[in-house]
Amino acid sequence: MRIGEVAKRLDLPSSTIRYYERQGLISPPNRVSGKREFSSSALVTLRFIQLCQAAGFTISEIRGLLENYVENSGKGGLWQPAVEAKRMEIQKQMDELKKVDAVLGELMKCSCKSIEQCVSLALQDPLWTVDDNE
Amino acid sequence: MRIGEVAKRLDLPSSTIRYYERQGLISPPNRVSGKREFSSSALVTLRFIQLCQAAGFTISEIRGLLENYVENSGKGGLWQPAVEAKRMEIQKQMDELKKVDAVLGELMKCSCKSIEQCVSLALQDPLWTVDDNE
DNA sequence: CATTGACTTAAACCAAGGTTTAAGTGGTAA
DNA sequence: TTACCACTTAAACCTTGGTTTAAGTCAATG
Repeated sequence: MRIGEVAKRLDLPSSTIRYYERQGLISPPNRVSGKREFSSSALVTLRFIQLCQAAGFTISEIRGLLENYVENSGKGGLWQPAVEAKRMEIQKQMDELKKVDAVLGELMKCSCKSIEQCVSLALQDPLWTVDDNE
Repeated sequence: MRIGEVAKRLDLPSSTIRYYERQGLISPPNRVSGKREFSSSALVTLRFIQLCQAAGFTISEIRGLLENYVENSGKGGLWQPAVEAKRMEIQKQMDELKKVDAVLGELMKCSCKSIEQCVSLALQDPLWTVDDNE
């Protein structure tokens, strides 16, 4: 299928798909009279890229993941440590989000007069508290 | 305390703190012989900003949160809908992260010969599957 | 055969979120 | 006094992740 079709299916501008190709995220597809002809496997890779982006990976991180996946490396290749590292980051990111959510939840419940006082109360977490010596 | 002290405590470059001031995230502190003198409440606000940033809020979103927090608006002010909206986004973001983590977990277990095949298996999720007509 | 619509390119442009630079000021320590 | 260090400014610069533009190509349709 051609780029417009891919774009429609993934709800992604064609320009972005070309950009990903320039950035080495997807391998240059075959051409039919100058036009890119995508296989469904390219579609799968692009979905994977979308998913990774949604999770906050940068372009070069995603390129790293895709590059490190060499033949039969599913178990034990360069892929594995890279993926494990990413999973750790994801975990950290989720913890961060939970923390923010908790703070915002506290903020919703309270009726302080100033944002500083309010946030101060909401930040009653050893990780976030700060000595008060002006 | 002066900007260098704040920077050290929050592990944040001074230039970034000045940048936040320019962007209206923190109110301009008093000056002592030209130099910024921060109170601990500014520190609290800065921590809150860090927390929000860690959670992926943009500068203008954070400004919005801080601006909407007017006197006694803790309950029922403009703050509340804004915060609720953010909490929904956080929830969505966490779901996204969980999904990516699940996909990466699948990738770790399998031994496919090509990344496309492997990712294809890992994406066996109604939300992410794609028709295979080339 | 002319037009239309989807494609092609390289290069310019954009916003976000800072960082760096250049030139100067203020208080302190030798 | 001289030197140093932390601070000040405005403005220029940087990276990321694209988007937009201008000019051209291709296949099908009227």
